[in-house]
Amino acid sequence: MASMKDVAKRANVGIATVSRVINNSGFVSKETRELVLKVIDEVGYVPNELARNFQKKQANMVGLIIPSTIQSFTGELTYHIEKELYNLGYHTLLCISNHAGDKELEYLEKLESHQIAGAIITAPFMSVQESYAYNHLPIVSIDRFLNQDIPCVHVDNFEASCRITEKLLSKAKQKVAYVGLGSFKSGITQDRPKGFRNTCIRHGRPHRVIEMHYKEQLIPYLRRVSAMTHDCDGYFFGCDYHAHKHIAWMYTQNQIVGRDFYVVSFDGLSTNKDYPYILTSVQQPFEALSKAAVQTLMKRINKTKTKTDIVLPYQVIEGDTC
Amino acid sequence: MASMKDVAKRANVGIATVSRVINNSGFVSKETRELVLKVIDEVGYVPNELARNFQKKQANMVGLIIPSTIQSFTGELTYHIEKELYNLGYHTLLCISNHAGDKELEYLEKLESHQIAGAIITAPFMSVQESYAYNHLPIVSIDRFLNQDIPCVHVDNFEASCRITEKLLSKAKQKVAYVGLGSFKSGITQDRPKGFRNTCIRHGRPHRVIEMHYKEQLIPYLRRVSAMTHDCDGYFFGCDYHAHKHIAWMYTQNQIVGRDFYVVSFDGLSTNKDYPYILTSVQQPFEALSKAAVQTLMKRINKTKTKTDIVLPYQVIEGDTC
DNA sequence: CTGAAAGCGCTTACAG
DNA sequence: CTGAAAGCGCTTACAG
Repeated sequence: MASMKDVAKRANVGIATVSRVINNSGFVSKETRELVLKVIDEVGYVPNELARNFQKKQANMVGLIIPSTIQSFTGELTYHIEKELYNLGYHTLLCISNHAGDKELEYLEKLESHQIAGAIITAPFMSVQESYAYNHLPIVSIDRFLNQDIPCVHVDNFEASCRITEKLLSKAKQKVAYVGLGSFKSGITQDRPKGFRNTCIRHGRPHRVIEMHYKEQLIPYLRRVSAMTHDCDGYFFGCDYHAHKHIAWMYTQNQIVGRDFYVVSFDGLSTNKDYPYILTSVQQPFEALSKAAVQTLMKRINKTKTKTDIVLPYQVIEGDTC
Repeated sequence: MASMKDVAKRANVGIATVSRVINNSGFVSKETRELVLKVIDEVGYVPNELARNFQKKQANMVGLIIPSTIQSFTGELTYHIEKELYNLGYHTLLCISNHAGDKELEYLEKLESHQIAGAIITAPFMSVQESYAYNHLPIVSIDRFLNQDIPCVHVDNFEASCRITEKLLSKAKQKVAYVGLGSFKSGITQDRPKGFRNTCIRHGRPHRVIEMHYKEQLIPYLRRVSAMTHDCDGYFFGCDYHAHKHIAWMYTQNQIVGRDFYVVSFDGLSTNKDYPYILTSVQQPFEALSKAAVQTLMKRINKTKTKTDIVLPYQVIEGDTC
């Protein structure tokens, strides 16, 4: 591996000059620049990024802490976040927390000792006070408030939930049910059942909320849901995937969605296009969320003030299922 | 941030001694060790990993190059690979190539300038001769031969394909069809249609192979497949996801899988458990593939010889669909 | 068992 | 416009 010193020697210049050429910083005469570039090319010199990062006391890397890569929601975010970061010259350190708050903290500690620039943490489990200890590292959260100092990027789940519940109520004639994960007490996601309840109550409509633990097996759970909701003809699923599974099951019972019962849902996953119907769903702006998270993080890295609550607009997909 | 120098000064020892304590290397008297540990605790010293990596000329990081995070196959691998690497003290640098060979090479170059320890590349697109230029960085591939020097971890797709095709032929009475992605000319994945053809010919059974481009829209494609296969009652799908989508569509046509037609498939995704039937499928050993890839990479990093063709056993899920 | 010193490959004042 | 020098925070021979 050729180093700067080799280049400098071969070009008969100082290493500072080579550095200036590489970084396009300071003054270098045209001839010197060309000479240095020629030598760089000749010896196949590539700057040692590790040394650069060390010298700058900051790695051009950002940690991405996510609960899982198998789940669709985080998969979509991961895709866009990595892309945005790459375009800004940052590499993405993947940290899979497996839904464990202590693992999230462990990762943050390690990342910090690596002098990385910052971290984006999606759907975190970390408790507020613990996370607080680590806020010297610039952090941005997606879909959950961690504390006053950590910006959170999200859509207004409560409002979106109200809107889509209105839609459901306008079609369903009987009781309606909200079906979703229920363990994230302080997560923004919990605004979904809240908005649902709120809207049903406002309309004086009978309703129920059925919650599931994220470790529960999906199919037995959905069967239980079916058994519990014979008096319902409207469903609000907390995530698209569950909605699809329910619709598929109902089909085997000769219950056709959009005709015999209605379904609305949340997320707008890109896999929704692979179904024979269009799911009526709140569309999470995955790309916009990712961009906002990355941009906010960059501001924090550059010590620029940012808003701490970043709310993005969403769309409602008007589909066939409600 | 306290540094080693701070600790050394406060403990009245040399920085080499602090280093020895931290690394448990060389001789340190019990008292000195305890004193240093006490001071480390007092000042909250955390070693600067970036500096360590720089000094060692190797970052404790491994690049993971994958085509996408939205697709299930890579999602499962990513999960296990990250976990294995973490357990061995390595961080995972996520590189999403978006199915582009030049992007893969671009990533490899950057990773190398970061002095990372090695890279795992799943389902690569890179062409052989180009990749060759980068084999100074230890690389392991999953599911594709890149060149003679790069170990490839995979299951015997040809054999598995033959076996599952046998299964299909034992049930189907009419023509059978293979349906899958068709653009990876030199990929191991292409052994699936090969095994299918081979087995059908051996049995003298009418058959056809229908291939799709990975950028093609799934649903229109599957509709086309349906239209083209009215004379078929057996399907071998190159991946589970497509199988499920086809089965769902057929259901709407009152064609019941396992009764009116038969389906076998490849991958054994963990989401398969979320369907009302059990898909008859070749089970990719995701965890074993990941472990083998990581272990092989570690050997390469430590300059140990390894086999270059690493074949893992698979299972066949005996399901309801065939 | 311990410490002073060199060096990893860069960048950045500083002096010219 | 250019180069010699210091220093980023470590590890590792080396001498004691």
